[in-house]
Amino acid sequence: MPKWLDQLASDVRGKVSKAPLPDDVNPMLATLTDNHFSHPDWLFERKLDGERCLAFHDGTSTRLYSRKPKSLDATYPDIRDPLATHERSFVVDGEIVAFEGKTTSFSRLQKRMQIKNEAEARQSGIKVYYYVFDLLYLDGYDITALPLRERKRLLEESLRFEAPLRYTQHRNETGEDYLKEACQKGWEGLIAKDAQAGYRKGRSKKWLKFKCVNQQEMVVVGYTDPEGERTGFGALLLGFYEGKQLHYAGRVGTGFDERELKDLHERLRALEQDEPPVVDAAKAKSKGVHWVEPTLVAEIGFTEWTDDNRLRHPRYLGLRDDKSPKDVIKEEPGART
DNA sequence: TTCCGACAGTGGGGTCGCAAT
DNA sequence: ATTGCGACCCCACTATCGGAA
Repeated sequence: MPKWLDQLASDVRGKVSKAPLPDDVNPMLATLTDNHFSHPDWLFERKLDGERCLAFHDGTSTRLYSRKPKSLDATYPDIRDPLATHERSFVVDGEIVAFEGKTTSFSRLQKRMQIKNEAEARQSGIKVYYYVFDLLYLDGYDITALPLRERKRLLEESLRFEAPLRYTQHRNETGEDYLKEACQKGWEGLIAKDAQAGYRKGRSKKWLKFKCVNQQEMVVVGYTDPEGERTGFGALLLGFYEGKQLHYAGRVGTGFDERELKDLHERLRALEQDEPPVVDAAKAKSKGVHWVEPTLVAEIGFTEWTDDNRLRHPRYLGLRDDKSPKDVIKEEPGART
């Protein structure tokens, strides 16, 4: 019996069972919530903007998998190497990230993500880090039923966190204060985790996403045709003013219920015009696009502006009748909680 | 009976590779 | 040479249905 198992408190030792190294990939996923809280039984980790990765190590060789699951061995050999030097068997869960300065950059990671050749990956010049946040299996034992605190303690003790491997630190209890700090630092948000809970496959409420929200008004400059069973329209085309010029800012296609799809579509149809109201209409693909007179203002939630001046992860929150389109400009966050 | 979790379907930005234009 | 499209990454959200509470 391994030493760590012998040292486990008697009330949790029964939750550990001998098992062969698992090979199924089905990671635990967090649920998004606006209900931010602090609680002594919860811990809070930085939410990293990268690619999810599970690593399976049998004591000799290591396999990396994405969430899908697809093998990531050829993409991140520089992550696999340091894991493969360990003598113990384990399964860990974490996030692979790339940095742009001090903050993680998903767009930078994407260039690395596409590489499917080891040699090419190694000389890509895009340095990546593996932030490990959970341990599911150790030395021949399935430990997914152990409380998270125990799993994280064992994780920190059991792996050598050097070079691109990093242990994901957490803060206890104070979720709200930590989120405030996180947003000021320009992080994407936090993951709140029930410290007593076991590791479960799939979406769970034992893990919650606290995101730093961005939202602002955008001018509605057009809409697209619906597809499939969709009623009304597909997405709204959005814009903002820079001086007297209206610029295209991408689309939003979610957040509407059936009624809003129908009502908004009727209003938009009445505003339709041939000429695009934006100066950079070429950025919007023309297929199925209808331009409208820019008189409506919508409140949009999103995570960040992309390099191409579009909204990332946009969702429609409602119309703003109190705001004049001319006052809609690109607001640089200032992320709020 | 009501509520919740899982799933399907529709929508977004971005990257890359490859086929059609 | 340019454009379009699918496959993966990251997602948000609505509607529905069956089982848990």
